[in-house]
Amino acid sequence: MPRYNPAVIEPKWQKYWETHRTFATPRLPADSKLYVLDMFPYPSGDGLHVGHPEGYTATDIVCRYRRMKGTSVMHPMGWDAFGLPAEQHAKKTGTPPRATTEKNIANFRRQLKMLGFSYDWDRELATTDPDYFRWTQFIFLVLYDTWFDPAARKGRPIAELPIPGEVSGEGPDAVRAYQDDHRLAYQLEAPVNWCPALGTVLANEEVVGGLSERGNHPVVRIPLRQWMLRITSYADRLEQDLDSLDWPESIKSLQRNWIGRSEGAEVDFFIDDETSDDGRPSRERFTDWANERDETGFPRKAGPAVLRVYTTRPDTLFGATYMVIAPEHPFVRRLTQPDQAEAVEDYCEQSARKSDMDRTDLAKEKTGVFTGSYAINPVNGEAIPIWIADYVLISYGTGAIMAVPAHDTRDFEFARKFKIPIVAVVDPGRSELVNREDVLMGRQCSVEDGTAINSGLYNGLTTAEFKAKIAADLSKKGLGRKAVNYKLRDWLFSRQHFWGEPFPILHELDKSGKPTGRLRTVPVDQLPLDLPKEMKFDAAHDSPEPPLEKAPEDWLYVTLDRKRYKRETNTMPQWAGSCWYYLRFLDPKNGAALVDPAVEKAWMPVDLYVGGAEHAVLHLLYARFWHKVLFDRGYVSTDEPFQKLVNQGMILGEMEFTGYRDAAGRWVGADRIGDAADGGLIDKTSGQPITPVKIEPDAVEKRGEAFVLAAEPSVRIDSRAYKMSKSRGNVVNPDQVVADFGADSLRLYEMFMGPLEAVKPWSMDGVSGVHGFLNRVWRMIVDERAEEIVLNDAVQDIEPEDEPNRVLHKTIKAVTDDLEQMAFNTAIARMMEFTNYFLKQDARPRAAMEKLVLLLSPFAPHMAEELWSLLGHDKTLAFEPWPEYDEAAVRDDVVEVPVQIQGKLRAKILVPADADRDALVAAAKANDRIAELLAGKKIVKEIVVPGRMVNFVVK
RNA sequence: GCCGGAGUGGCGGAAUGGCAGACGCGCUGGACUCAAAAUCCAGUGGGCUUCGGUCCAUGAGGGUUCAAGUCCCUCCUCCGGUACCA
Repeated sequence: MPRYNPAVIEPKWQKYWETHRTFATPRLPADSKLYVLDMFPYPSGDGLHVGHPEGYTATDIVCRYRRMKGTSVMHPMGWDAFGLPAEQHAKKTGTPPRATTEKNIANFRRQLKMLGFSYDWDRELATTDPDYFRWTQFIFLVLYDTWFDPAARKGRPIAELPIPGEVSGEGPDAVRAYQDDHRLAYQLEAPVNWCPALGTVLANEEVVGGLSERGNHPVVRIPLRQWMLRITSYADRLEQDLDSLDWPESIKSLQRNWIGRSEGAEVDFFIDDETSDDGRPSRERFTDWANERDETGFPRKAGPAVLRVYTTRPDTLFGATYMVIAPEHPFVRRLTQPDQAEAVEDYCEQSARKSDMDRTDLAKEKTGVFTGSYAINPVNGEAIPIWIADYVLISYGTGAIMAVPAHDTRDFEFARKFKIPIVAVVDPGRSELVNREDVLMGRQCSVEDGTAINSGLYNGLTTAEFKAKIAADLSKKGLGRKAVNYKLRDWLFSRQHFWGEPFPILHELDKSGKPTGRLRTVPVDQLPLDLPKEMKFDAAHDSPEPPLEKAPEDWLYVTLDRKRYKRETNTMPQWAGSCWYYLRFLDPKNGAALVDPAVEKAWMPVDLYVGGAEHAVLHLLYARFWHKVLFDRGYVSTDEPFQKLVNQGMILGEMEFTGYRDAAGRWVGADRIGDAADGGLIDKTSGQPITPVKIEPDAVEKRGEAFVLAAEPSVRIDSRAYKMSKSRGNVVNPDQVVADFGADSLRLYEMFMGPLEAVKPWSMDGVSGVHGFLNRVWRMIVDERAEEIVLNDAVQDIEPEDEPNRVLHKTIKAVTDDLEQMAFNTAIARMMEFTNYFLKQDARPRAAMEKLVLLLSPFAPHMAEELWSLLGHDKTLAFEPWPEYDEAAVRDDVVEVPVQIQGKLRAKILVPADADRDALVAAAKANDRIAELLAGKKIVKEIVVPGRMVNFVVK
């Protein structure tokens, strides 16, 4: 077998690593440590696609490199194995989800092992293992047992929650309710996305534009008892602590955006708690109220006499010409005057029926209805009408706003439509964005900062000054206060699925079997709480209640201390298991704790976390949230889990050319194609429907900026690579690539395609290109013509001459530097250059070949091990010291330096590498061509960068 | 709309402000072969060229600089995220 044959050497070395436990990681790091983590995959039935090994190869290279540098490396792999597909498969076929899951895991494991990753497989775990989710349940109980202390800005045990006197006076049930109100895990009637067609409830992220992400079925919102996690308590810390992380700025900004912190003020508008016939609060009572507020200050909870709003622009208070409350606002009924009752009821019912999609669809056209009531603006005592409109969301701020149409685009649209007065209170001054006259006249909306007008004593202040002053004034008078709001909502943590972690929660039942509302947690020593083994799976449910409602009675009902309980039947979302798996990897078999604190302290935080950008927000935010709670409660030693994050770019399918034809089969240029309303394509000029046609690459040529049909150059063609998908048929299967080229070629190609973070199209020709490189490395060292694997005659025990030595050391330096920066594509290019050079040499110093094999080993470990053993070594190279380069050997004796005149390249000269300014100028002037061009000119300036370039500026 | 990211040969891509296009693919020509594959050698951004060169060229336009793919301003296109968050 003299030829490079990955089909033989790859399994051979995989077996070697496995039997020698080469990559088993010690319990504690020896000296320096590195924790490198891949986002573990969901083991789908489709198996691995080529996107997975991209990140996995990158981390594997880093790990193998750092092991050779003497670092203790933690590099585990596991399975994010709960998930809806296995459950839906069960509904279709009756196969239990666990069986499907185990089968899929086995396939994924086989595929990953086939790629030669240096995971410590002893640490493998799946989120579906009872031994694992035992601790997921445990962490839920920690969340349940924690309240957030705003003063200390941290989570504390619920037992430490101070109970106000008036609550404790009401008895134990009131105390319990008060505690439940403060727990990080709490229950809520919340609308769920019920999809009748799928017979299941979907998570918000599974609903796209009002339709299910899978299958595009309609989704309706109905209320259901849910578990929520109070992630909003941690919003501030989640935002601020981003600063300390070595993450891509784009991901940080995505998270900041998602958290959506805004600063403003809460202001109370008087509405009176007694109704009047005309819907207007009484003047006297307003004055009394204001006087009272002046003494008592701003209360924590808004009473019934006021409508509390949140605004980021308290400086526009004088411009508030109406108020809006959300249709779900608790005051809707109260504020509705009898003659408006019917209209209000209709409107609220309508908007309740609207799905998210409808609300989005109608985003352009504002709707609303007048309540008939008025509120009094605290700054000027004016009564302004209160409207109901669904452009105000109940879930943000206080669910009510003061509307300032002159300075808010949404309010402006609404005011225009309903003919509400528009009063400008900010003079934008001279602005390019708006017409000042129009703004002052209320004909145009301006959200810019400026100078206050129409604002009484505040006139003339800048927006910033005004904001500061009014906040202080309102606060002094007890009418308002500074406030911070977040777009982030609490996390809806329950799912109406079978295949997820059961909650360790029991609902107490009364004698008649009805829930009393009292909860009890499953004792920690009784965890894990496994799913019922015997379950029938219906094809679909006809109601959104959780499947576990149909669990066997002996699972569902529990008697403890002579009380009867029913188990919680919701299960946890898939995110739960992935929120803390990085901790369990450190101590996967620990039966006494989720992780041994000594082990946790030694290995955490994760030093490098690599995964797809699709998890930029949810997974990474949820995991950080849990981690902070665990940190507050003393289970972990760091306040952030993932120090450095890298997102690998998506791998697209091969480049495709697409032409377009109309119904008659005539070609239509790509520049004329537009999207039709029904999702199809149309000819923008004629409106005719268009069919896309795939074009073979040889039928295409480039004309100027665009691609055209070679046979018909007037027809423009689209050229782009598409996301891999089954429906498009452009999915590349790693099994096939490995069968055709070997794992080392696949790994190498994935890294050679381009920068890790970039989105890049796949190319089979590219795989074959790096395969050719590996063949050349093989031939550089192995005698291909021999019967046995023996060294190439050119490989000799000789001292390298100057030039080969320089090539070697430059390669070591370049590859090492590139690895430090995770610039794998250029590292590979440098090894290609090395190979191209040494293939031309008849004598190849054995030492140089050995160094190259070591450099190559993180990238193509199987071939490297094979060559290493051929070069006479009897153990794995995984722990051989990483080659060092000699600074002196890297330096060139003679360098070629460009000589420019007026910044234009005119000649190149060869000079000693250490030539100084004068020597360089002299050498440049001595050049025939330069001398000729300089003749008769006056040199104004000589710019010299030693070793780099010379530039003459002449007149 | 808003927030990110990106536009460099036929393609993937490379370039601490200092020789644009490293490396690979593809293509062209040649060697080997009866032939093909594989392999090897040479060439390969475009225009003009007396083959010495020379001009143009990193999405478009402007600017800073001796020097700009790289820095600044304006704009265009594509990709990703997000969307009534007051």
